[in-house]
Parts: sequence; structure tokens; C-alpha cells
Amino acid sequence: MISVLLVEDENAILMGLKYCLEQENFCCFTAACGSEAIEIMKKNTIDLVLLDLNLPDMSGFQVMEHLRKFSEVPIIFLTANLEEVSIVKGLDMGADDYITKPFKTRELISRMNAVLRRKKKYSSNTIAIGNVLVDLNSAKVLKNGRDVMLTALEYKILLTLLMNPQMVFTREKILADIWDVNEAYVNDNTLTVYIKRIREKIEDDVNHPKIILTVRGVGYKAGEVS
Amino acid sequence: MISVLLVEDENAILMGLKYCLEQENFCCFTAACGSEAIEIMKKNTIDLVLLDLNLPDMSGFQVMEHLRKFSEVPIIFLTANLEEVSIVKGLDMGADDYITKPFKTRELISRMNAVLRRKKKYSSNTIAIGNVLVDLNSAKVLKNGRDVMLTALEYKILLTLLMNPQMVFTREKILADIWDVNEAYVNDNTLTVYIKRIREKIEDDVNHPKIILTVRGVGYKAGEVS
DNA sequence: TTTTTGAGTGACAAAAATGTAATGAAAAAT
DNA sequence: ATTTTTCATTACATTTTTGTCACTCAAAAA
Repeated sequence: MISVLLVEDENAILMGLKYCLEQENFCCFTAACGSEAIEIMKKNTIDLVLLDLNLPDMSGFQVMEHLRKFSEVPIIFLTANLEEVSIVKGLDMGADDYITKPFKTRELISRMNAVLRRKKKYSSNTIAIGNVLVDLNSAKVLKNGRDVMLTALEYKILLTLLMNPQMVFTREKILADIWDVNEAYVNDNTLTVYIKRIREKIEDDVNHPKIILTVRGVGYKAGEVS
Repeated sequence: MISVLLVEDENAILMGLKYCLEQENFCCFTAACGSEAIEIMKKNTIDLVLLDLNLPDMSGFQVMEHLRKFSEVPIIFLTANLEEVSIVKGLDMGADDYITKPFKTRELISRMNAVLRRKKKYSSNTIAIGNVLVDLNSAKVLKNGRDVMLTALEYKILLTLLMNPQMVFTREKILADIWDVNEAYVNDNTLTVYIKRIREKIEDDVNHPKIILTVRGVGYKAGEVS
């Protein structure tokens, strides 16, 4: 989900924009003035800012200047007339694009996508299995979109299994992977207990696991039930 | 480091092979019989198996059959004569290659590399900064090659910073990224304390941090000192 | 069927993580 | 130079994690 911050003092335009963008599945934050925008930027992770040049408390340029102190978020200026365009172009202040009002939603969105494409950062790096999603870049585990809190060890064990789906791991192998080789010996029932704890957090039905499967006599594997 | 399991009953050959491969920076496990090989495979993560056909307790084929129950590790057969080669080829049992004894070390190694290249799994997915290495696939953090134990939250905070090096994050933004939006409010000094704890674990000199830098008045960033 | 084996469970003590508050130190502003 | 602001540090109570044990349960073997 792409999150966009809309900074615009005319409420009608702001709400219209918000509505259009939400139709297109953007997550919208809104600010009616510069200081509000800066506050929101400090507290949230925003992928793109749509910034009006004329704001009640400060100019769009000043807002950008402020944002640039702590963020390299892409910014698209919304300008009311052609004179402003020349300012934007001339100043070369680090805006990524601009668009003059009134504009067509389609055009705005295609420009937004272009900017996002250009500034694309690390693409999110995830593993999905069943209704569980693991994002390696943020170390977050989502079950049906909801954040699941795994401990450091639980997360490592889950990763070990998920990195090689369908491959069966013996308990001892997992233990050796997770705990440092030269660490104190860890009981292998310990792993059984961890598996149970992980299952309690990520499986829909602990008695019929679909993510972490038991291979009797051998160990565990991640994968679909056959 | 690639780990190889050598299965060979003639001790002279075994030791010679081990020596050669260690010269080439392979990490060698050795087994003199089939059951020993299976034990080692259950307890360790092996990247490649060199498997002699004639073993005291069972044939190389039987060993492979056993291994295949829980592992898809690449296997190269070591055969003593040409008749055996035809068996290997004919049976098509899932071996990845074979080589006849006596063989040149060079040839063996190039075949090993070929097999490893073919069976290449997920390439390790790491972020390096200073003398700290983060492996996203195993969630391990290494400092000078040594495992550093971070808690789940410490790891998440570190990732947040490392995924966008040089970008400054306010405390509040990090808190919002890590803790779920709708969770209880968390004091922002808390983050300061976490940063200190992470620094104690990964920085060489906590008083002169090189990985997590403070940007006074704004927040923190990951990156080189300017 | 009975027996045996391996996996799952619940409870527990010890250790570690977590969040906060109070205090100290350093940089910036006055 | 003094005050203010911001970050760092220490210490602490609370909660959670961690590893183990004793036990139950279920699947496979005899």
C-alpha cells in the first residue's frame, strides 16, 4: 500500500483528491498547512507528498526545505498557475515533478506512479505461505494482514523453514542453524516446544497446521499439505 | 563458506580429499560409512555430498535413497571403475554428477562448483555496513563475523535504519514503524534507550558510533560518518 | 491388539527483554 | 556564562522469553 501525504489548504480540493486517490488504493494522509505536513512526516512513513505551493503558514518551498532535512521522500508540487511552474522549474529545489491545477486525476496518478518508479527503493522482499506473510526487510510477520509478534528465536526458526519450503529439517539441524555451534547443548524437545509456540501464533488451527508440517520420524518442513 | 560431506571408507583417500578441499576453503565433514553420513546430514546443513559407491555398511545408492527422504542436497558419486559409471548413469537416481577414481583435484572442484551453481538456492540477502553484516534470510547479525544476539525489537529497529542508509528517521517515525499504529503509546525516550542497547551490541566504540549516527534535533540515521 | 516410539502440551524457574523515570552530559540558544 | 534543549546513561519494576521436565497423546510397529 502506497501512502501519500496531501498538503492543500482548500478543503474542497483536498477532499476531492483524497477521495480519488483512495479509489486508486493509495493510503492518504492530509494536511491543511505546512506545519501540519511536517508533523505528519515526522510521525509516519510516507512514500510520496503532493504539495500545494500556497499554504496559509508557509510556502510549499519552505515546507520542502524543512522535509529535506530528514527525508528524501518524492515530492510533487501542485501549482495554481503557469508563473509558479517557472518558479518550480527554475529553482530546481529537489521536487520530483509538478502539475498545474486544475488537473485530471488520471494524469496526476500516472505522474505519481512515474515518480514512485523512479525513486523506487528496495522492493519489498517477502515470503508468502498460506495466509502468512513474512517481510524480510522489516522482519514483520503478518497473518491475514495482522501483525504477529514473534520472538527473535521464533522468527529465526520460521525463516529457516521458509527459506527452503518443502525441505525437511531435522530438529538437530534447526538447532545447529539457530544456536551458535559452540553454544551450550540445547535439548531437542526444546525445538518441539518452539514449533508449538510458533504454530500457536501463525496457524489457524494448531491441531491441523498448514504452514509448519511435521514429518514424523524426521523433522519439520514448511509447505502446503499434500 | 560451502560445507561438504565426504563419504569414503578408505581413510587415505578421505584424508587426502579433506586436505585438498580445505585448501580450497570448503568446510569438510567426513564419514567412513553410510550410517555415519546419514547422522551427519541430519545434524548439519550440508551444501554438497561426495559419496563413494562402496561403503562397508551399505551401498552409496542406499545412502542416497536415505538422504533423499529429507534432503535435496546435491550429490556427486565417486566411482572406482567404469562399470560403476554405467550403473550411476543408468539408474538415474538423482545424483548430480559422478567422477571416477583416481581423479584430479582440479577436475573434482570444477565439477563441484558446477553442481553448486546449478543447484544454487536463494542467494544470501545481506546488508553490510562497517564491520556489521545483516543477513535478512536468517535474521542473523554478524559483527566481525561473530554472531550478535539482537532482540526482536532491536533487530526491527536496526533494519528500519539500514534499509534506508543515510536517511534520517525521527524517533517518532521509528516508533510508528515498529510498534503497531494502534498500540499503546510508547515514550519516545524508549527509542533512545533502544538505540543505546543496539549500539552496545554492534558498535566498536559506543561513544563514537559508526553504524547508527545521531542527527541532533532530528533523529537517527544509519551510515558512514562524514 | 498391545507395545513402542516420537510428537505435543502445560507448567515452571531462571534469565532476558521491555518500558519508564530520574539523572547526567553535551550541544545549542540566550 | 548561563540557560535551555536534546541526547545519553543508569537503574528499576514488570513482563516476556527461554529452556527443561514430566506428562499426555497419537502414530507406527510388533
